[in-house]
Amino acid sequence: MTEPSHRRGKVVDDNILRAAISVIEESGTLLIKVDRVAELAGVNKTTIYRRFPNRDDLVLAAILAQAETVVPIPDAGSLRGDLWEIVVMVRSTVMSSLGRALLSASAASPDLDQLRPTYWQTRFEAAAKVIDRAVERGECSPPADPQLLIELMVAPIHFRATQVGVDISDEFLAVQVDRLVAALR
Amino acid sequence: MTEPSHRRGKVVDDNILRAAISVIEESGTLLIKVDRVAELAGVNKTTIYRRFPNRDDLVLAAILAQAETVVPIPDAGSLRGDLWEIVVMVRSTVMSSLGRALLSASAASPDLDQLRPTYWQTRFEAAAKVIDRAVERGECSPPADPQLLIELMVAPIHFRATQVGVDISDEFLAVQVDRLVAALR
DNA sequence: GTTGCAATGCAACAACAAGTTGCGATAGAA
DNA sequence: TTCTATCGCAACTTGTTGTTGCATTGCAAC
Repeated sequence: MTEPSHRRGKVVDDNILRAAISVIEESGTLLIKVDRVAELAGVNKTTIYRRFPNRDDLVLAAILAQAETVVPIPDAGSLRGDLWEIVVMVRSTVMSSLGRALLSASAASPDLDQLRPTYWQTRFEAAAKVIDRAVERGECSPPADPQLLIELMVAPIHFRATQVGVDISDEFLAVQVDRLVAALR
Repeated sequence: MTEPSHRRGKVVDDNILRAAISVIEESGTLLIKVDRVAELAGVNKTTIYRRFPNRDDLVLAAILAQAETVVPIPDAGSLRGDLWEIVVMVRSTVMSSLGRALLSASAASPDLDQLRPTYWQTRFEAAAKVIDRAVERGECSPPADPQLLIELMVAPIHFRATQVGVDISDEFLAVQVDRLVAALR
């Protein structure tokens, strides 16, 4: 039999949050089983409930901790190159188990529902800078609403992944990039 | 006290399915409570489980029965008019409680997940006829993939409603229509 | 009208997961 | 070594899905 760990403090925190992410990934939903998280974290269920009032708060904290990773702003040198990197990132996110759980769930809690808008807002702001730089380089004229253009480029990718249920080809991604580039003339 | 109904046959079926839809609407999720359906249908929980092996099958049957309503194909006389009607229909669906439950839930069962692709496929086919008619009228030249154009028009509406969390203005709808019309030249 | 059967109601039950509680055990610092 | 906050643990409550056995009742055939 394995010994109970009885570890404490920050290590336990990190283990719990990482375990929660793992469970979301392996189950593909935000409605995870707390017992499973406790098992993966090597921690008793009570310890989790001493830190988080309920499951939704645990999930929220886990996702927020995970989202601390800085949103990368591509810099491939050209507008097309930057947009391509964005579009590929969106595809891999939307196809991933964690991404699908976060982005296609109608969450039970308002806090979790709030997560989606802020998630995209952050990324739209980052992606819009790619357009700003293209303008500075003289590749195109400044658009009225850069973030809207990004939104219109990303929407078909998300839609196809979550609704139409067709896998997303490179050609489909290229179409979205082309449409944005065309809109900038 | 109210008397137990003891009604039978098709009436009971209809009551159960309509009650299920009501509960989905009032709860905004596909994870409805069977007891609540029984209450609304004026039927014992056992009666429901005698017809449907489990909750997911009940939800599936309720949605399929509801979806029997024919998908209307607009005929406003002009391409723009038809597209506008489509786009308004999509908005009202995506904003409705039933629509949100169906289209933004990561369902528990594969059958319910299958529902989304067929839902959209049906509507894409219907909407594509609007483009066909426009071609016949000589309003535009025949596109390579009409359904793809519809998909690209609808995607931003769905995306904004379910992800960005911003309410969808008439102007936003008009932009989507304009983009499709522009793509047909 | 009477009879018989299938459909329904009903209450109790099992299984499972969220969340709680009281107490005993232990790590880590004083 | 001692003290205390943290952790493990087992047992519990609550809510929901799904099941079961039996009593009731609607309805059709006779």
